[in-house]
Amino acid sequence: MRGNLFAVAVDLVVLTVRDGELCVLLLERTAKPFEGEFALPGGFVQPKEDLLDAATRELVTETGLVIGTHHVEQLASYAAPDRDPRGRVLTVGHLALVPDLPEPEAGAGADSTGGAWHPVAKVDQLAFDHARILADGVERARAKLEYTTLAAAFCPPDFTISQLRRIYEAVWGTTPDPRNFSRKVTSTPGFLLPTGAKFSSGRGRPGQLFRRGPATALHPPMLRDGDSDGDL
Amino acid sequence: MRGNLFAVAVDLVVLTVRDGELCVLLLERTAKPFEGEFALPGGFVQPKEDLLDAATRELVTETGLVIGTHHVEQLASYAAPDRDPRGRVLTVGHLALVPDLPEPEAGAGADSTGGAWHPVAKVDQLAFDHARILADGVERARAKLEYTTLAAAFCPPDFTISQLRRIYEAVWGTTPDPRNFSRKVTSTPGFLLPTGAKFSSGRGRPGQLFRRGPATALHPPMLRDGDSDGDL
DNA sequence: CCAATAGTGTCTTTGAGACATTATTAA
DNA sequence: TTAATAATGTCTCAAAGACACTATTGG
Repeated sequence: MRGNLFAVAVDLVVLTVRDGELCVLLLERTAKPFEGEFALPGGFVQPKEDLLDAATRELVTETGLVIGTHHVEQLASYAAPDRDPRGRVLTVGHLALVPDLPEPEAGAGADSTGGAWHPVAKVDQLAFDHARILADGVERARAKLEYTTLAAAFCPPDFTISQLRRIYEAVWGTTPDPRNFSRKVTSTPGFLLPTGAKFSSGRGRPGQLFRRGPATALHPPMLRDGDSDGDL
Repeated sequence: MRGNLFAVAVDLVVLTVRDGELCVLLLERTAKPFEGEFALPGGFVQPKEDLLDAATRELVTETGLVIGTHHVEQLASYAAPDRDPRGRVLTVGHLALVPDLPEPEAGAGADSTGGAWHPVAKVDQLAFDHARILADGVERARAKLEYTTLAAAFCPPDFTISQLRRIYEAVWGTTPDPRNFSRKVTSTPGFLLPTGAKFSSGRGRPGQLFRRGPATALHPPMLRDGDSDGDL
């Protein structure tokens, strides 16, 4: 084995949709490097710990969010030699998609506050290279809504088609036609399971409630309008 | 900084198409862990070296392949605590797509032979968790041919539509209809640039030569037949 | 009755999928 | 002339995109 060793961290891009906006969970740093700036939740991987385990552990520790049943996937690794002033740190970025949870309040970690939701559109600067990681995570989420059923990961267990459509609106920033959208999602076998129940969100006709089905892929995909070209 | 440090390696899934088969570049290990087994090319990241740089350097060192102008992208990181018997090693898998190059012969690394092309379908066992990394790389390549113009990365600078179609056949294991295929690729603006020249591969009518255009995305995508469902 | 939201049907257009013949070259 | 490969056009069908009205509920 060679002598060039790295500290290995995990960082999480935790996304949700709140009040029609795509939001990311950020901590405010209270310790030395980048003190006072916002950062993604994350931390160092422990001996004998795998990456996903580290990611879920850090999330609970720093924000109280139990990711348990929610969607978490690996995003990419970042290891520019100067990305952390304290030394050589490789971080494995992760992407988590969660429903609209209560404001996180739980026990702060050693070097940051407890965390809060921030609209992605208003995030300007982040500690380390976290802005890049966030951008990659958001782009991954946008792309995956096209060809997977992952939008349901942003929804509570039971949800209406309108709620699901508002996820797409928030994540993509576009507004799919309600009729075409409804046709698409209901005609994908295994995407939505009817529960029989209905849900009234205040006034107006109540919508029918669905639950996530076993399908994971959308065939053919639901394409965004201005789908970018630069993602080889 | 904590005391739990990792060695960080890069490994490469280098794919090409030879004689109509999707092939991967493998080394035979000559040193202790997994001696005599096949492995992906790769090695440890040096101090002050970024991941992509390490990947390209290792490839040249171990196999003589200059990846320079070819396509390389990060795949995923693998860090199961017991994945390397020598200690805690995180490896960042990379995917490289190259044209049908001459058999690699160059200077072998310290702990393996110079490397050779192996049909992916015939690979059964690999050192470490490299079988998993290979599987992920192959799946990524298959998926990307659907919605990008990346198939051209397997072709020489000038190529015919038939050559391009044979890439799809080899990677997907299916045979797209020549007319529909031709219609699709020629009607995607910026995918293929006519060179005016023609190319005769032995007997038969020569085909028209094209060069890669600036387009990177296929809209809408060209879907495989039995597109899998399990890739959330 | 009014305001708010859910839910639905049809037409047009685009592109995928299936299919057979002609063109060009080397042997 | 034959064998090999390249190239092309049309029909059918599936699904996307555009578009307006009716249904149900709470206030």
